[in-house]
Amino acid sequence: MTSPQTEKQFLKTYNIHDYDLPLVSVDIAIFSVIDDKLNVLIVKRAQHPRKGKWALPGGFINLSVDKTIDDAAHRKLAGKTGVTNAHLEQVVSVGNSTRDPRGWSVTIAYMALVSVDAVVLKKDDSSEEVVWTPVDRLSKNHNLAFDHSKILESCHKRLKDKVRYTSLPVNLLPPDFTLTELQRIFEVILAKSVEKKSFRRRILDAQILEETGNFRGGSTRPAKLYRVTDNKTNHFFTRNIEGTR
Amino acid sequence: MTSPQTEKQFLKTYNIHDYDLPLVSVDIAIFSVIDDKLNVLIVKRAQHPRKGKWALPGGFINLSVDKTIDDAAHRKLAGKTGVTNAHLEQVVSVGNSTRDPRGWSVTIAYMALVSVDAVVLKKDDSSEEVVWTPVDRLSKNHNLAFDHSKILESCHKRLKDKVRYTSLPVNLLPPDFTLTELQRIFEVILAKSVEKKSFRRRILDAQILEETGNFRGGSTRPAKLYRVTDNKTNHFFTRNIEGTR
DNA sequence: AGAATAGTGTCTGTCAGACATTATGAC
DNA sequence: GTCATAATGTCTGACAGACACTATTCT
Repeated sequence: MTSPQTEKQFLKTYNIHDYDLPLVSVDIAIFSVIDDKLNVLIVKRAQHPRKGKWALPGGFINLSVDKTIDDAAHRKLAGKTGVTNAHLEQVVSVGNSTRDPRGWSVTIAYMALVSVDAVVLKKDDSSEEVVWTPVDRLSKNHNLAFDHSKILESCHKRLKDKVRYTSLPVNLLPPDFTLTELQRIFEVILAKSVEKKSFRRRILDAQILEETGNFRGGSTRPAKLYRVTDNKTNHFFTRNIEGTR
Repeated sequence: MTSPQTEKQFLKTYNIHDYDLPLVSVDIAIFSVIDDKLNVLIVKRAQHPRKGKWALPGGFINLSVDKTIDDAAHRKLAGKTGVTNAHLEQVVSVGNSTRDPRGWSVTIAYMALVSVDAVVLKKDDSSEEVVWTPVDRLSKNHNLAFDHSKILESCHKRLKDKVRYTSLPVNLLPPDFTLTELQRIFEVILAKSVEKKSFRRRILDAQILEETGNFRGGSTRPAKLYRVTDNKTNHFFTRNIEGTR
């Protein structure tokens, strides 16, 4: 048949299964700071392939459940942590013929920033264990299944880049926090110490925080508690923070 | 059968076609500056769906030809422009159930920066026309097929962001260029004028250019020609350029 | 009072913006 | 010489780093 076809006719005869398609999954590096260390959530795979190996949480897009790839990422995040409103950001997509033994595969990698005490770890039938692990024990070595060490590295790099010119790390803290706690988060990600006065000036001048009116008391001078002003969770500075040493 | 399975056995019985998979494509916003305007390459679709409509160049990953998604993007770029070594950068992936009438579909969007005189426009059986169009005539309106206006907007935003803190726009020029020409490129993307002295100081201090020794002569004082020092095509500045007005 | 942490005052250095000035070509 | 564009000199302002200082709590 060579007569022109309408789009409707075209779609009627079009069959997805006539073509070879890659597998498509979503993987997430879920970051939190625990005991002054950047941690990432990893799961022990309960299913083939790479059964028994550690990997980033993730899995295939479920075409009947997920309306969008962001939905899929949120579903995976909530499935492992119970967290539904974390900062979730697409980082990179990786696709090639060799990364998954099941065939040509594409994964869309996300990073999530959560406060550790907002998380309730949950296993499911895809993962027999779910644990926080310090990133510095994983990044470089090839400890994770598939290419997840590489993917983690990309996400870690994105986070390290953004800490220098955004206020994004506020998402790693609970709603109320002190400036010292916030500074500590920045120092942990930067892996450098930060000068106190410059840090406070930078954050306070950006007008992204407001005082809660409460204080965190220790055995020393109590510190003012702050919270993020509505929708100011990702301020971009015009100059990088570099830190000292 | 409930006895434990090896990975090999698992893979033997695993069949991709047992699962519903999204369509996966690559789309590219190929940018160049022509007549002091930021242009993007668009194609008139020769095939259904959206036949006859304008769209970004792109198409499905070919599992037997492309080893990686970057390969696929390079293939599409070369197919329309003949350019094989341009700056090509992954921007964002978009996937949902509604963007393509053929079904649940994911596209990995790239942007490419090319010098217009390195390009030889080529049609093929997927596109009956291939043309440069000023971005400001497309961005906001919904002129492009599928969600390509949105995707173009994401790529345009990435470019506008990067012009403020990187030297990336050098990729929009031919190998040899004057500082005034480079400044013009920055101004076009920023949509702002840039102060000459600051611009030169910024670029020259970054040590990303070297003098060719030649000059571009007009009817006025000839300008020094520069080229990019090897592998210095994407310098990151610690402070943003903002421009005036 | 002393220890410890919170928070400020203020100087310096770097780099972008502003704008005046000089340099070099064609005519 | 004039005109046009290339290139520089130099002042200002914004903001990060350094570091000494003060403030507030507990014991």
